[in-house]
Amino acid sequence: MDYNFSEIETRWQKYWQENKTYHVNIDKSKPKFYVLDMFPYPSGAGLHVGHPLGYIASDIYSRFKTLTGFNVLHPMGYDAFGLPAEQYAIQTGQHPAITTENNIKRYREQLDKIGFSYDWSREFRTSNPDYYKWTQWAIIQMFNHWFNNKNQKAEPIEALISEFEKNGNKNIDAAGNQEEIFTAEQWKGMTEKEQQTILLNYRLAYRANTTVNWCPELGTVLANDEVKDGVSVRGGYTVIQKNMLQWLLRITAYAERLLNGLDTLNWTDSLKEMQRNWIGKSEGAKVFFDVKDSDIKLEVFTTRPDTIYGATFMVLAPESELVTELTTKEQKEKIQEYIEISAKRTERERISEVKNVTGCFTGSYAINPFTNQEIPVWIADYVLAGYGTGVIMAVPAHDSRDYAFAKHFILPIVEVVSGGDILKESYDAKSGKLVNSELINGLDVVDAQKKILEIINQRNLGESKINYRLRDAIFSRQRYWGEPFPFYYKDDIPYALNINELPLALPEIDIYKPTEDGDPPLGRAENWVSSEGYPFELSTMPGFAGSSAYNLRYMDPKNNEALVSKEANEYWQDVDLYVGGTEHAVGHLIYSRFWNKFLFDLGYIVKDEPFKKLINQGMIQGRSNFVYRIKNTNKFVSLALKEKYEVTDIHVDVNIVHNDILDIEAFKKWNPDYKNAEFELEDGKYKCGYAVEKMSKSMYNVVNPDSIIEQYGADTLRLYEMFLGPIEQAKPWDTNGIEGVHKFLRKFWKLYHNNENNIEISDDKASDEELKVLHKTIKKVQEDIERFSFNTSISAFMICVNELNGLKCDKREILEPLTILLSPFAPHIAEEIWMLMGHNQTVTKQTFPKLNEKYLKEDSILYPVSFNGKKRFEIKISAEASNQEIEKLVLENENSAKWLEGKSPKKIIIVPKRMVNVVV
RNA sequence: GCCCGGAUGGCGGAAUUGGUAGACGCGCUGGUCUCAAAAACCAGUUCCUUCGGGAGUGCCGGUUCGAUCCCGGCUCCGGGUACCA
Repeated sequence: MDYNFSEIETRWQKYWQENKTYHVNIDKSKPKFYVLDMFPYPSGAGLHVGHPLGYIASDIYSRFKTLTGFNVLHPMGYDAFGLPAEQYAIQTGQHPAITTENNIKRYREQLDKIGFSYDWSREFRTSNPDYYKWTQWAIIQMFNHWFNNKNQKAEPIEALISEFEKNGNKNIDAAGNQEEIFTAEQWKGMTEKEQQTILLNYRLAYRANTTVNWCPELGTVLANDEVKDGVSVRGGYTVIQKNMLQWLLRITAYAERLLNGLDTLNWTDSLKEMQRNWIGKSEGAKVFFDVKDSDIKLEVFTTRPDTIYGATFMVLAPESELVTELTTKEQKEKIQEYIEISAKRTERERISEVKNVTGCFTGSYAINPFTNQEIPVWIADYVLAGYGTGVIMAVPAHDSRDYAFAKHFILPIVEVVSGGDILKESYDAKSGKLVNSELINGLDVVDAQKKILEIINQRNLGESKINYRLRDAIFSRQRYWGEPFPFYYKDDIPYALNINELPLALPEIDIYKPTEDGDPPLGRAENWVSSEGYPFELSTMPGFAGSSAYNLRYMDPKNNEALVSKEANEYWQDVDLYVGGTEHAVGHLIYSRFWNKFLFDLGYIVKDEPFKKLINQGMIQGRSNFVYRIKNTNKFVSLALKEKYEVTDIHVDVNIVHNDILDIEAFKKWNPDYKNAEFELEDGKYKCGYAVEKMSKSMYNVVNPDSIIEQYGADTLRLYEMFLGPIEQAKPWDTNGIEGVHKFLRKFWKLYHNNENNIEISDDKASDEELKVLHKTIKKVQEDIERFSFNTSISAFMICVNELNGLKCDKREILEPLTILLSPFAPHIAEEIWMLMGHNQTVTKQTFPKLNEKYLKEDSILYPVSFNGKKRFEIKISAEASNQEIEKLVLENENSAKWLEGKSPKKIIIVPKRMVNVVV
């Protein structure tokens, strides 16, 4: 073999490791550049070809940045806590730590074979106490801080307490759920428990009641994807929505800063838009509605106070606390029934099933403060307790959901904004003139909103208010395999551990299930109490806990005194390039922004936005292959012949199919059932069908990078993954086509070698033509790397090698820069050739070739000539020609006469150096 | 349902700012070399065609001298939807 990739790759991977080629340290003589991949959850299935897609892209970029003079931080680690390992533990009794460790080993072996430039000395995993100590530390900090709305910043809870002692809470404007005002005297007169209860309303980590998916039969809380169609995926038991006291993070305090920060980020507009929508800022009003024959006031939030004259009924969320009080004797049974039904529906079902209108009348009436009419109060599960106030004023004429509800239950619909046809559908648009609205008739929507808000304020009916869709993050999970909370309970009030007591290590338990009383698994731990004997929290933290500040830890991963030292943080600052999947668009990327902003407020870090630039790699889908078995036989027919028979489609392992042709011998060995199978072929081959599906074991379409590397080498895998298409686009994995990039690498190798496979380089001066090929490639490759268009840079390399081959180029002046140019993409072959060319220093630390535009100059341009926008012929014109000259040459050209058909051109459009269009 | 993407030859894709649609690669067809095969190399390859040309970037319509690109209306597919990671 000419190009012995396996020998080359093993040698250089060993060299890089032994020489610590990719270790980085703070080096103030160079500018820093931080490239981060979203670290993987090490699943039992191992790494498949989808994982490395983003890693290869970021690796190319890191290597490119190193070659252009940056000190590049490029680390990797593992997001090691999670549900799958725990589920496996429940089934097998195997400790999640052991399965996780095994999975990580496998991941590491697979990653190492791809030749990444990670600084592995910085590796950590979130499940290691040395790391989660800092996750616990951060939570204690959140517990010990509150958010001051006045300066939009987190501040110590001690300062708040001393303010309470001086002036009570009347001067405090805090994010939180404390509404009652108290004086300093009242505060001082409170018991410890009363004070602590109030403080929880301010703390950034606090406890509150939230609904969870509770499965009584399994005695546990279930994740959303463990629930399908109202029953548990495991076992198919009924799941209900149940209230439970949970830890939350007051992320809503940061809503405004999370929103404004987006403007400073170099992320795609679509991703920022998703975050904006997730935060969901809406300006409107809160308005109180009296209830007839009752002291209850219903507080609603509305973005359309201008439509208040059209509010013909009220709707409460079924779980609202006011429901019991508002329900009349006559309606009690029906309401009870409705609440039970809606408790079985998940939130998602409630929002998405718009066609299925349900609800129930409470029997009570509210008073519309503007029309003074009695309007019925209903409950319906399209209103969510967690959004706004959990109560809405329904304006059926101008809200489509209210409209459907009113039509279904035959409630009055009153038009208050003209412009639509409310007999047919609701008119939701925010334009038109107000009608049927005494005080604001004739105004347009914007003015009407202003005016009505003034009146609402004057009459003390409410006030203008900004509402966010963003909710506080529920931060506890009734699970084992996560970070323990550093909190203990005294008289049911949570207290934080001292920092010097961290980490609070996850205790051992015998079975990974909830206890018989329905407590989380940690309820099984022995002596799960503080040093003073107070019980610890039994929940653990969720998946996003460990990934919210890991970007900081890589800067200083071994530090036992701090999450990150000041020195390291000041040097590395923030992530310059973050690469990961779009599935994290609103989860992880919001939480980590919040977390970093919080640490910034406390002065621990210098940047309040963690990720400057973000690239989302698209998902790699599987490409499944099928064979067709004639029913009730063991005979398989090729694709084109399957219509002749009644056949069953059977998934076949894609690893024994090449270009859709089945390897029959391998197929017989693959499954003993097919050992004696018969085949009906077309053209002597068995052709398989295919489909693009999710990459999964059950569809036999999982392709591991290892098998590709064994067959073609890591450099081929790297190039091929990049060659598949734009990094951001989802695409199916199809090994067909890998030959192309492999062939390219062999041609590249041959360019430097003679027929005896010995390196042969000439020191002669390169020709202009050769230099042009080189510099054209430098230009294209550099531009493409900078805009993350790796697929097109690879085709540029292919064109370059083909052209140099055509020129029989063997000049050092060309081939040395070309080696450096290719090294970010295919580092192993580049190192090997660099060494063979007589260097004893690694190619990874060289300087990226510099473009010289002078070699690219063109004397003449081949202009396409169009008539009425349709290209008819091409004409070669000097690059210096003026527009008049071009026009003249085009019209004089023999081909033009035919298209002019004797007419004179109406207009001639000339785009210099690009094209000519003649309008006839 | 709602939010965000995507759709271009037989296949993956290219066209960077509204300016030659199909670069590059796979596959396929034909050829050279060979006893033969593999490899390598060369040529062709969007579709239709009366060989003049015509049509063509998911569908329908619009703006423009000119639209894969901009605008309006759809269809289908993917991601997210707050306890998968």
